[in-house]
Amino acid sequence: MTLDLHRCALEVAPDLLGALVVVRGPEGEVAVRLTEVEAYEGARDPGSHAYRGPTPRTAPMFAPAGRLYVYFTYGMHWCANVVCGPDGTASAVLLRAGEVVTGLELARSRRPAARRDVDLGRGPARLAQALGLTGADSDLVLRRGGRAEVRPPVAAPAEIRTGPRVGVAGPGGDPGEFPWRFWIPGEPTVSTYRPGKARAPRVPGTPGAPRTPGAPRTPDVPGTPARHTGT
DNA sequence: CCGGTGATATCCT
DNA sequence: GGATATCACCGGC
Repeated sequence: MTLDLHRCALEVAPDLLGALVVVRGPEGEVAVRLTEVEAYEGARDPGSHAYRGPTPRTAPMFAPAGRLYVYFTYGMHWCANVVCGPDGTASAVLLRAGEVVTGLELARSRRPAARRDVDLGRGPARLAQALGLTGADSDLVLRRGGRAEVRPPVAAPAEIRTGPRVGVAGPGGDPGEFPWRFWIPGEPTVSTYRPGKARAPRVPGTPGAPRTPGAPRTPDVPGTPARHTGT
């Protein structure tokens, strides 16, 4: 089975479930089996970093498919994406969670805070840390036998679930329009995030007007509600 | 639940 | 140039 990254993220994302991400470095090799990903569809996707056009940071997303886009967030975390899509587009798939299958000792040493092995790659920043990926790897081209590669699943997962993306504020987080998170049900490495804190009102000094009550709960996502902030 | 932490983008002068 | 708001999050309480 081959894994064609020259397709849009929505098609690639489910095919990445069960795939192996292998990263090699001086200290050795760590490989993870992906259990949770999210699609970002570039220019037409208000949740994507590419939505407002290219910037120095997002340049790798606009480059040809088959490379990494790694960004820094919240002052301390790296998150890794696989750039995909036809040339000239800016699609990418965020690697949200996975199970460490080789290099367990190395992964543990990189993630001393993890108390159980399932926590090594449970969440995008944890996964990147376990793999040893940082901004230095943004724009890195995936190559067989190179520093980083992606191997297609040996067997496709028996079942795949979809739901709204985690932590995407505004229209891009709308569960109805962008159910672009994909995961393998029953996997202990699939991250279950606490709902985020409601955002403070925009205008300082105004008392926080209560949000519309009875907003529809996310339909399709047992046990893992997406954080639903913004607007 | 909360706070840490700093890059990035977007607004301003 | 500077000020401000936002953030594909994590860990510890």
